[in-house]
Amino acid sequence: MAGTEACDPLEQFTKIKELELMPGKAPEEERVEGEHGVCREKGPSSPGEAEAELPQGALQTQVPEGEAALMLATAEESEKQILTLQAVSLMSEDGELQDMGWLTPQLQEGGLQVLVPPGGGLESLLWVEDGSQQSLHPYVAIDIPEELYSLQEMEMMQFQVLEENVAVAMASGDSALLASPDESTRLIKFETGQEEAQPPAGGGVEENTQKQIFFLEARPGDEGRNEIVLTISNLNIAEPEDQLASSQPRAEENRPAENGKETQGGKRTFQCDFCAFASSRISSLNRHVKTHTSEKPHMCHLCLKAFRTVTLLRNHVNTHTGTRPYKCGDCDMAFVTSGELVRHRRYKHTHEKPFKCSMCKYASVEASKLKRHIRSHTGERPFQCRLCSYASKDTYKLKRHMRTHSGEKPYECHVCHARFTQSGTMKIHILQKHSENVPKYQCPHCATVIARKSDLRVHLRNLHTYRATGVTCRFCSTVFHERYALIQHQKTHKNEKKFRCEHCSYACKQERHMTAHTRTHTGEKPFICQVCSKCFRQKQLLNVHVKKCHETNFTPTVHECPKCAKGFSRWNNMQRHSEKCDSGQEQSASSAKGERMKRKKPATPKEALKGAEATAEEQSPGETLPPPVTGGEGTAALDLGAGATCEMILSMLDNPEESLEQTQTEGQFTKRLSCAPQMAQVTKMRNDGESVTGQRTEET
DNA sequence: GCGGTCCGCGCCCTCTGCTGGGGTACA
DNA sequence: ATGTACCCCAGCAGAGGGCGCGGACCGC
Repeated sequence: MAGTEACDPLEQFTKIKELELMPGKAPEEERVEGEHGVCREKGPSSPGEAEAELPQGALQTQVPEGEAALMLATAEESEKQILTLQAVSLMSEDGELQDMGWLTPQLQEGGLQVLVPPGGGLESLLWVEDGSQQSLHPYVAIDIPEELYSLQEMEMMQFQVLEENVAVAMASGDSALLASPDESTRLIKFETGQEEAQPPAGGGVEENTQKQIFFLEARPGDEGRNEIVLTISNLNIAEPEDQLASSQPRAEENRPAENGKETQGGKRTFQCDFCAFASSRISSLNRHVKTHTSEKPHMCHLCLKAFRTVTLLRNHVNTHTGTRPYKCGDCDMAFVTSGELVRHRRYKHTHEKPFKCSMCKYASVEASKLKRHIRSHTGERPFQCRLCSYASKDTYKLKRHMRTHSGEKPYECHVCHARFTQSGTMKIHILQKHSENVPKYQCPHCATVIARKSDLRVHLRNLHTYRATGVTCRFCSTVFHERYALIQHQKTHKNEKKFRCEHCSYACKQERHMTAHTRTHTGEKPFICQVCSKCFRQKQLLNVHVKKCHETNFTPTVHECPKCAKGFSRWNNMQRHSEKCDSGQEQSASSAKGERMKRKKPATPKEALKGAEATAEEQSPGETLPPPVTGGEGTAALDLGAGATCEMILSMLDNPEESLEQTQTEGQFTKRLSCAPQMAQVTKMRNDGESVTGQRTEET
């Protein structure tokens, strides 16, 4: 863990604690010296991985079956150690300590040793021995899942800390302990002596030949985590104890100069009374000590907010005044601080990303972004919704999620005033509903055009995904592995004339049509006119007869030749005549076509599309025009005229779509205007002629 | 004391993708 | 009339980019 030395001690403390408090999350921290002296980290992905990567100074128990004990891992630094304790099974141990009734985990060379009382619990005593014989690490944070021990229970525990032959004992309630007035951190003082070689069995304060003052700080862990962090501080202050009882830093009373001590190299260092900070310059220490005070003498005259330094105040005031002295040379952006400018340049111009993920290719400009990204690997979700089981990886997602509980819809469409929970939802709403030239996504495998990319994905998944289990056509035995191909194939069965006459070559698609046809061979005429008793094979023929012969207000349709105005009762007779009529064939064709165009209107977007595509076919010279339609809906309203034949009716019945297409005159009209390989534009036109999504262009 | 630099946290945004209900066409 | 299929649409969450701002450290 050489890389840790370059990092800020406090930062290191924080980071190690945070990672190791996430069992199963991040592997053993590995810090990489980055540019600008940036410390980067990666975490263990599992407890097992953490074990494998334990640094020097770490130790762990071997795990036998069935016994509970503690696993301890440390991240060592010059002045502090972080210990993480987890409940694991404990190996059986022997030796002196076992003779004393203690179980001791396996000692790793140069590491710390945790001695666990019989029974494997932490209830009565915890020993920490420095195997490396270095000076006692002034910071020992022990993280214990709160399910095992509550903070109150931990406060009642007894701890033993050994340094070489030094035993440090503390016990809650002991007279040597001085409770801190700061209840939030529960700073506790205890004493150490250098002569003790063996840990006492019962805890309590040992007799000390040379007093050392330690603080044990027991506090809850970070919010939302089940942990207790114990911090043991070695103050090394040769001052009366009563001056140390207060946890409130007092820079004037705790003269940093008096805390100076010689290091092994002979260089004098000055150590902070209240944390691990040390400096070779007393001015630095004095400046640092001020960070422990709440003194903020510099107040903003605009909002009365106070700051510790003039620089901080100036930066703050700049946020009020809008003063941004640091201007980007490559764009128009300007910032209050130089750091913001540097960060901006990395984001926008240099694209320098110093923080690189060790598990993927991700890199970020900011450490916090890498930290957030790593959660996508570890699955850590620190931000728990208080109303449901949802937990988020960052605060914003939780805040956004809370709208689902509150019903808040902060985004409003400026056109239709519809409200949305997310800006992106509103944006796509405006794009789809209120914008022109709406992008459409065309399926690469079929003609389907879909408004949203995500829906196209659903379409592809449902219709064009290969299925290992083939599906058999319901009309034949063909097997298909793609749903779209199956559907297209089954449509080919749609126009099959499955019913064939036994007596002639007649064939049709519907059984009822074959029944009617069969009567032409049997002579059966079951439909009898109630007025004149005339018999008919089909009901439609009877209806035509009744209307023509027995209804007084019946007005027969007259089909006039467009060339000579001669009238015909049957449309096909008129057509036959018209083709032979000398009065201008071109006029006839265009007139008939115009008539047809007036009659035909697509009913649905799909029909409209079919109609547009079929236009070229309809314009062929040899086309046969369909019979006129006088109005109404469906076949019952068709005025076929007296000359309508059975074949005509059957033809109409066999092509219901055609009939429908001719009778329905209103409806949505969709026409494809252009179609790129992946995107196409579609213009929708409603009944009122409003162009919904694009300009109105007539192609036909 | 001051300015530069780095850091961490918070906030907001965009892009992306999935999901399920509604409406409609169709069999 | 009814069931099914499919597109449209809003809701919602994951991931990441960018910036605001205060704090801490360090060198001058």
